[in-house]
Amino acid sequence: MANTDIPALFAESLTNLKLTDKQKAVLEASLKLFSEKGFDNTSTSDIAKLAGVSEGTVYKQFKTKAGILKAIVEPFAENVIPLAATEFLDEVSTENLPDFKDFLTTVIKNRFQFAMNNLPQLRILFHEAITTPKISEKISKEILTLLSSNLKQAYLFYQTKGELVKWSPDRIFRYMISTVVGYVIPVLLIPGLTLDVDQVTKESTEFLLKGLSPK
Amino acid sequence: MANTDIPALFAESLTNLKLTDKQKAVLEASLKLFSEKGFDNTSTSDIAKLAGVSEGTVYKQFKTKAGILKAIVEPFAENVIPLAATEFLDEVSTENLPDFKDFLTTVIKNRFQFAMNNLPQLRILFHEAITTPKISEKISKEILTLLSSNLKQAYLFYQTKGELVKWSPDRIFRYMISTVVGYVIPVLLIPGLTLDVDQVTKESTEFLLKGLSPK
Amino acid sequence: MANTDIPALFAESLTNLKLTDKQKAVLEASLKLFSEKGFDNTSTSDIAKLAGVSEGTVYKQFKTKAGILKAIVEPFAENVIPLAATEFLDEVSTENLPDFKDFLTTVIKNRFQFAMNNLPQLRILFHEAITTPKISEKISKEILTLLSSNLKQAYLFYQTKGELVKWSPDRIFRYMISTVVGYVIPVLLIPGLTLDVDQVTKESTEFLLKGLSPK
Amino acid sequence: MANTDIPALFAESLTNLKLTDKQKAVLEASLKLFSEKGFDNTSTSDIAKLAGVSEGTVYKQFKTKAGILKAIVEPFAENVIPLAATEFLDEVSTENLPDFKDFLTTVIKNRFQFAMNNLPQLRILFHEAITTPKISEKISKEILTLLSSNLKQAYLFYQTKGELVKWSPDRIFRYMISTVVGYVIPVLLIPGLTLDVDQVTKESTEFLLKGLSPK
DNA sequence: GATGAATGAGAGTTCATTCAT
DNA sequence: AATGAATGAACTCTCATTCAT
Repeated sequence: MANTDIPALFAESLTNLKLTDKQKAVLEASLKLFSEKGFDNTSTSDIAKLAGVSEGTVYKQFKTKAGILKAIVEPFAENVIPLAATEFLDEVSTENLPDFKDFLTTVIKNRFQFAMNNLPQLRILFHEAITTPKISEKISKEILTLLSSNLKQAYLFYQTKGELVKWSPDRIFRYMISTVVGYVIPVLLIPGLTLDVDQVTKESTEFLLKGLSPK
Repeated sequence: MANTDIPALFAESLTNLKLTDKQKAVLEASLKLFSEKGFDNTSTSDIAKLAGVSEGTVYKQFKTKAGILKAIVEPFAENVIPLAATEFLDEVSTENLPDFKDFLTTVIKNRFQFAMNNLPQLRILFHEAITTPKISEKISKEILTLLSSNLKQAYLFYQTKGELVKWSPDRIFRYMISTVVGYVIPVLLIPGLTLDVDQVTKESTEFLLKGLSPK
Repeated sequence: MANTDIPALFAESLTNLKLTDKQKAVLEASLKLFSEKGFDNTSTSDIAKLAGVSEGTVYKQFKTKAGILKAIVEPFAENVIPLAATEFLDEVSTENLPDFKDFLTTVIKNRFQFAMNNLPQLRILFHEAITTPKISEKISKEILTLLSSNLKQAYLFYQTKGELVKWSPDRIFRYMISTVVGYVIPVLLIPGLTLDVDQVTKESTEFLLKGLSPK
Repeated sequence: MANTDIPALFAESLTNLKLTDKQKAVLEASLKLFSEKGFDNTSTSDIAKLAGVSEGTVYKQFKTKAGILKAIVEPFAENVIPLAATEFLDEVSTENLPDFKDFLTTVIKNRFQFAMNNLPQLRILFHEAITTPKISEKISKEILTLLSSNLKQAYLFYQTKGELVKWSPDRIFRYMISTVVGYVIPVLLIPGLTLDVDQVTKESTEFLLKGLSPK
């Protein structure tokens, strides 16, 4: 399965905004600083310095400091996540994985790779989600609705085949997410920590297979 | 089993600090504001106003704004959590729950109640953990070491009895935490959301029992 | 007739605000700079420097730069002007000037002195009135209503005596104001220009007496 | 008498500057914005937006923001006012109005119409006159010198005829101006207010005729 | 111990102006 | 001639912190 190239999608969405090189540099510097120090502990002067531009340039395109955050978070939340998810789900269904085990392995591995490829954005999202309830509400609903509705059919397929416990899609999805997130959060929190994607995929799948088996 | 009264423990640790009523009011106001708006978006003037004291008083005991955060987070992280955990584990072991199912139910329910009783503190911890790597590192290590070492014996007990899969304590603990956290995080993020502790305890236990059964 | 001591009234209204010496210095510096350079061309840094305080002090009491303007203009517009007018009109009516000529002389002289004593405030009022329509509307209505309603009785008295043309109070008042303002505006506009109050009072009265005589 | 078409004169002076359409649009946008919000509260970006041009274009012809103000105020102050005044006085003298009453009516009506036709410019002039003493000094002297010297002959004519009090031309002129301005200022200050030119002309003339009559 | 006026460094933001295209 | 991205100085305002009372 061709792994979705999230950074490429992000870069593409930047290109669509018709930003100049300097303005892209502002976004890149902001992404780095926000994810490292948090939004509040990053000054626009820091951003300008790291991006190698004047403070005025920072405001030319993004109007306010919050506008920079929006420019980073929104395409990620509104376009990149769903896009990646849709693409990925298309692949899953087209491949028509016959075994639930293969399905689980594919999905879990994909999500681990997505997380590893987008640590800075996830860090920012994670951080802002607490301070700004709207963001978290929107994102969580979006992801939940999208994923669960698309996954529903897959779940039903495996439930009918007798390979998956007959719980609600929400509940099944929650345990899948929880298990993945349980491995990812320490990586988000402790700098330098990494993940052996293949290993954790194997472990997670083994646990979930048992937890989600019928009977 | 008598449920651990965390707020009482917290209040007790406050009493030990020999704070005046005004200084306690400062801590309470800070707890409320930090958990609602985050540390950075709370000014010392906000705190003074809510606590009904002068700005000078805020600084009399706590020296700096970070000192207030420390005074809230440290007793929670260093004393309250371990204390509660130890107390709770003592109860568990002394009661010598014969069934793994009963053990799981007891542990899970206790953790859900702990979370529900300490939402403001968890929100602050959650928030600061990302900005301040040291905090998260310290806390995660502390919790992991402490809990897993104490739980090890219990795990071994049930593994020997043939009721628990023979994975490492860390791995077993991770899935237990993940499953609980998977229910708690939405409550942390979306204001107004609550949890039916009995219901989620039943669901989580059902899932974990299967996922952690041998074979 | 004891001339109303406007500066004393202003100082008194300052005292009532319970301002510290530094905060009074801020108001005084602002009054000077606003009247000299205009509100927009005066920076809060300018004010702080002239007042010999930090910029923070400027904001401690007045919250915003516009707040300083308000603190200068409002007591002047809402308290000082009406107060002075009422006091002055009381004196007029109690003295019961028998001749319209004496009445005119008294009123005109008082207004000239009021203007000369409050040039800085008038300059600011004049300046802001154009940019902020609300101010001018409020002030003009206030002055007009107050003065014309109080003057009405006096006008009627002299009209009955056959010393004053039987026009509407508004119209009579307008010509009185215009004539005074016609002498004052050049003083407001051209720095260094002063007024010989006795001389202009004599001239204005001579003109108005003829213009307002009944045929 | 043909009423002087000030806007036409202004447009003509614009044409003489050999401005492109875009540059004229800049001037027109500036005139509107300066008179509405004041010079300081109008940004060059505002002007560019309203004029539908780039910010660079704003600076091509006018070098600085103050240059735009100059381009609006100077032709008005140096050319348009005197030009209109001269033209108007020519008409007055050539028509050789026999009665002082007719003369007054003609002059007053003309000035009211001039004011009504040029409210935006007057607003700007009024506003800037306070902040920039030079402007007001220059304009006031210019108008005074020009008008009073030209009017002198007319005044002398009516004084000799016994229709006008034998005061200095300056003093007579001041009362004429004051009376007109007394009606115009409220219109400048309170948006939406208008003037019935015929009515105020009649009122003003009636008052001035009496005030300026000999004896 | 408590107050709150005062501080000053630094934050976010605006804007007149320049200049390569 | 026209554009608009880029600049950087200056502005208004915030806030953690200090200290005389």
